[in-house]
Amino acid sequence: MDEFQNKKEYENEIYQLWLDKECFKPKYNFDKNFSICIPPPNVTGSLHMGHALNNTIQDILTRYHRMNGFNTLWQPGTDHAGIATQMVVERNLAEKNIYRKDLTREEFIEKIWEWKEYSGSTIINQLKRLGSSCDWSRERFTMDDGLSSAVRKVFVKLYTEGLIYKDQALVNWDTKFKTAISDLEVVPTDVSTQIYYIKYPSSNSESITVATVRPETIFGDVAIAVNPNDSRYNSLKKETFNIPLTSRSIPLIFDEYSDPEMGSGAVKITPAHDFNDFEIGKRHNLELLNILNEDGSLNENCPKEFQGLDRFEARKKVVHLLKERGFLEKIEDYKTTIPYGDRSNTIVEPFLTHQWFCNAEELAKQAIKVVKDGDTKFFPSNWEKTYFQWMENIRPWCISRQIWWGHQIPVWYGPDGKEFCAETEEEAKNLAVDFYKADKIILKRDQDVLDTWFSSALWPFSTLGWPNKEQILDTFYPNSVLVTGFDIIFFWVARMMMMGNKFMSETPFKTVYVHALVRDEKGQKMSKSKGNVIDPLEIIDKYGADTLRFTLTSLNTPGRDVRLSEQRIAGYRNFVTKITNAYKFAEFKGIYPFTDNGKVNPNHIFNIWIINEFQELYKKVQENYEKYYFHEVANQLYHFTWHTFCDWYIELSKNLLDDNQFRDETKQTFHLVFNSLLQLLHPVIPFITEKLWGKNNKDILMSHQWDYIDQKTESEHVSKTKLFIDFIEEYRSIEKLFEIKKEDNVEIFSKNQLIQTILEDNKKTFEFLTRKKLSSFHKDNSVTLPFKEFDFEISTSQIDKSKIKEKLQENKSSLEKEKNTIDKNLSNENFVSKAPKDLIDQNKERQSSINMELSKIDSILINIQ
RNA sequence: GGGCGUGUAGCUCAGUUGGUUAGAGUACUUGCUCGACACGCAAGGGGUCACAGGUUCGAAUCCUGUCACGCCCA
Repeated sequence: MDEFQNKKEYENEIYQLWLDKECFKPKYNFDKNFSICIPPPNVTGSLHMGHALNNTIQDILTRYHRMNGFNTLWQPGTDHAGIATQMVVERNLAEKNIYRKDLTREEFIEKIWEWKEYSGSTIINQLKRLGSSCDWSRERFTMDDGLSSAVRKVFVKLYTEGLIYKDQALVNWDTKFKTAISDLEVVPTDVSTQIYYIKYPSSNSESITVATVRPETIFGDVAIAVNPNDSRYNSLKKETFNIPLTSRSIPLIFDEYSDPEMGSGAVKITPAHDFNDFEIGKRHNLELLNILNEDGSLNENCPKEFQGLDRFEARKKVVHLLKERGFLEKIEDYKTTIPYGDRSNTIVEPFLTHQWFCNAEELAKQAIKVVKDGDTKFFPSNWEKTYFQWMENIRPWCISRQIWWGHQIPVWYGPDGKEFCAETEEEAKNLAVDFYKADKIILKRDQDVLDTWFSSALWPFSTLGWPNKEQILDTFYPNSVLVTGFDIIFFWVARMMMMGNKFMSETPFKTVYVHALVRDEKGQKMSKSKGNVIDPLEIIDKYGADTLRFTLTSLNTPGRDVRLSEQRIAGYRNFVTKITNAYKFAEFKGIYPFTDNGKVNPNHIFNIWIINEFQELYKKVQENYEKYYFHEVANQLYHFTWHTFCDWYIELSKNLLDDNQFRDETKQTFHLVFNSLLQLLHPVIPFITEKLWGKNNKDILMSHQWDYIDQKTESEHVSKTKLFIDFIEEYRSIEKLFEIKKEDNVEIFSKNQLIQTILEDNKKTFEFLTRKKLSSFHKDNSVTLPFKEFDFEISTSQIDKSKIKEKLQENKSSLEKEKNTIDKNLSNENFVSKAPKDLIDQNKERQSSINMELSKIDSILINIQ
């Protein structure tokens, strides 16, 4: 087993080397800065394929800029992830029969910190396995002291400006966690259910029928609404209606919201339990009648026999009694959308509570403007539309959560409920003392914590030391790029844009790079329940991090999901192997260890050619790195490495390396090109490139600046090599087609003087690559095959004449087809007058060469017959 | 209902301002242990660019419509 087999071992060694040499830290000695802040993963999370893609892209960007003269920071850290973490810890404690309700808040939070200490480094270590070149000395956590003080400062400032306020409103209520959750954490789910038609009797014994999917909410009804244009109900204007199973009566109101076409045209209005009804309630000044407790059971506003019953139990009982007492007209099957909590997976209730809100509409204004002005650009740019759509219709952001894990809201209440908002309790007390003009005031702190995204929104600057003014903040804010999945544009990007622009008066990032989801090979979302999850760590163990990174990079085309299959991964593992084999060849031939002086001035056309090919690759690759076309970068590197360098240059170099005249320049050229190639490959596959680099260089590749091979390459020499390669390829095709065996004694000659010279100049290489003899003159027994400009003369009698004829006919008809289009073009006045001159010239050139080829073929065809 | 996107070889996908005969990888077929590599080498077959119109000298590419699929928002 050689040293390249055990990827896990050498990848760990290389990573340790980078750490030891402090390669990840910014150097502060350049005038160009580049920065990225990591989308902080959940502190108790573990790496999935989405992370792998996200961080591979960030690492490519970071390493690319680091190797191209930028002072570079990739700022790492983790997120405390409020509900998610609290849930995990509660579940763990429950296994030990410890329950949150039995602990004090302080004790419970203590338990979470313990868990954080225990599991928080998991994902960080996994990011390291991937090769992430973050500056770990700067690792931050959203609950750190510094970041927490940033949160308090922001809260107080927004509160003071009136942009944060407390309000009674309907929120999405999670009855399992007994907290408000955001709109974005609600998953609307299509379900098949029943709709119940309930009769509400009026005082004059006429009744009105109302349809609902939530019959238990009748206890919260405060009106029945019909459309003002619905003539059926004119006569009932002054009536009141009795809610079945209760003694309460409610009025009929008229509101455009009721659709006369739907059912009976009448709807029940329950303002405390439905978002639409809440709005109607406001318009008509209706009472807000809450019928639920925090856990989803019915409260004291319901009839005695229902109080304390869970909402679903209550529903059954209501339906049963309605039926029994004749209020139920009918039940129909019904398809509707029901909101589920994404963490609790229980049905979310619209619930009336007091919550803290942030005036997102106001903050959005500037966040919209900077994108309109181009200060922040999205890549791909079509995500800007999505961003605008969300931002322009943004609603008040409910920022309070009724859980324990998170940043507790910095608001204290006086004995009379008066709010004192301050960064510390001491300041709050001072405010209270001033206000009450009394010495001893007992304040009670608000029990709620802030939405996790509130602290994440500050991430691009809080991690750089804000509110302290540190040099690093000046240097690296705004961030150059944010790399993120589209699924959190609303959750996160929008909020960072709001807060960054508000508090730094500068947009948080110049570019937002949005990448796609990683799916399985069938295009399905990976999920544990489907069992189609590909674990990045298993892949890294099996194939190496380089392989995983290269695969994700080449599959990551902008605006398209990544479909990952293990077969594809294996293909790229082969690529990594190919590179190491190329290195082994070089070592075997004494190219390594060997020191080039960074310059060669080769004379041989093969060496000149490979330098030229490399120069072209360099330009293309750099262009594509700049354009975020990483899939193109990967594919160009793949193609050059495998097909240009390994398939051709290595083969062409073999004889030169045995040739006294060219040995040294070939070694130098090989060495230079291979080293430079390692540099271009490094951002994508950092481990193997660093390892191979280390074989022969004293410095660290990841800190090395890219070298362009700045050398003139005569196009004449380059095209000679291309002709040589083409000739061999064409010969190999012919050989196969005519079933020339390898042991057949065949000699080859070209009537084309230029080509024959190139062949003779490289006789040994030619004979090595074709396993056939090069003849220096025309032989009488030879067969002539005038393909392209090659004019093959193959001396053998073994070729079947009819086969030659067939092949020539085939070539002829394809040439004629091409000739037709060209002739048509060139005789078209419009084409000649409108097409670019280059294209016309090309056409003319091609036309004459086709004509020549055709006449050659014709003359041979005549001779064969 | 509104928005975004996708449809190209058996499969997964490139094809960035329209321009010779539409390219990769993979799978498939055939032949190869020649001194880097069988995770390999060489040669090959395979496409009505979803469909219908239009613009243009010229369309996979631009425009309109149709169909199919996916995602987001309401």
